Amino acid sequence: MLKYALLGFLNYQAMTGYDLERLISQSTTHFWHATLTQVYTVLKRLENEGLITSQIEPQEGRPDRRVYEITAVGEEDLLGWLRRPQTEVDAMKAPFILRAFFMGLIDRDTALTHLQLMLQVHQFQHHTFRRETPAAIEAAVSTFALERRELEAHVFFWDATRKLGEKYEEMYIAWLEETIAALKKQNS
Amino acid sequence: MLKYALLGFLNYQAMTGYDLERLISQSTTHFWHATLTQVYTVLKRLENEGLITSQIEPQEGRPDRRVYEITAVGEEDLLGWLRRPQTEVDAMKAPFILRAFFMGLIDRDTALTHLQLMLQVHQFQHHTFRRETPAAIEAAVSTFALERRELEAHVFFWDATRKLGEKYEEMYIAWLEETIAALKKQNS
DNA sequence: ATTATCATGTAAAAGGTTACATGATTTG
DNA sequence: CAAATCATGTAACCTTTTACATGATAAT
Repeated sequence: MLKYALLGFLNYQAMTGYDLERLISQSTTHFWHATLTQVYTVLKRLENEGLITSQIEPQEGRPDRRVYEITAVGEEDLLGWLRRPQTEVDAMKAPFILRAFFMGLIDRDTALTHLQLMLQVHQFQHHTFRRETPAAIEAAVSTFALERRELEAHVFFWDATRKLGEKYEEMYIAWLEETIAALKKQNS
Repeated sequence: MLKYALLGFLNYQAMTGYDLERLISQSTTHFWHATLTQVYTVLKRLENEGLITSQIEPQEGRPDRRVYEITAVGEEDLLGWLRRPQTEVDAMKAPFILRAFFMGLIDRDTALTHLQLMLQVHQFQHHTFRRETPAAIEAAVSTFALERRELEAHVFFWDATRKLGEKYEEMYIAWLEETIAALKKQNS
């Protein structure tokens, strides 16, 4: 699946694994993330499958850059994926909620501390989405050579997905606050 | 990580892999899911590690039941996990949002159709959380032998996590509706 | 008659994480 | 002077998914 994140970005512009990881961590990380290691291994696989090609750009004083470019086959694959309708809900894996589900097992004060810590973490995350992500996306993406018409359509969806991250954090924070309040009130 | 879902449920009561899968699909599926295959393999691993033990209950006309029970070591592991504070946000993997991020690449009408389909799917999901999950949890859990005091604490968190699922769906639906409306208005 | 439920698993492949290895340049 | 950034990757391991295999009973 990381496959399509990589093809998607390479479709805008040729770049290295290092560049791709940075882009991902600045733009899609709240709904799709990847480590550098994984980016490098998947890129290699995609090249073997003929969806991308690479060229080495020699550098001095640091490792040569391996710049990847999407092929016609890769572009078709990407478009096919985007056109295919999806009928299933995305399956979630949220370790903290799993913990919360079983928190009746531990004492109330420890549970409260866990919830309050998570509240802080999500407040920070929310701040990031509001204040930093928009600028980060704009900066990262300003180098892409897109026509004005195309750009408009892309910006619409980049911004829409960023907004979802923001709304998600707001919902999560509200839930944590309510749950903390309710837990404090709970019996003796 | 499925490990802890299994230990958590086995801590309430001894049961089979089949039972566990059903319980998971009825209660934790919106933040943690698993296939039957995975449940069986992880149970086997946990038994090798000494966190659970199993006994075979012979049956006629259908395969014998292998009933798993948590050990003292398993319980300590579970409690240790629950007591450990978590400082990272849960990492998300939401394929549909990844698609949405790149939807500027395909024509507007196809994108609209995708969003509208996902809206239907999430409306159904929301309905499930509101109408079916509470009863399903109660039914599944009514067989657990818990003291009234304990039960209260557990019910609090079961219900809290279910509410998060409900809130999540409401947020997601609102986002889809806004995004659909905005996309319809967009340019020509 | 067909589908769903109960009940177990194995084997192979795919996807993802963690630890290791290297090293110059730039910024604070 | 220390930390971050740029830039590549391999090896081992862990986790998860998909496909396969079996078969009786109960419900529609």
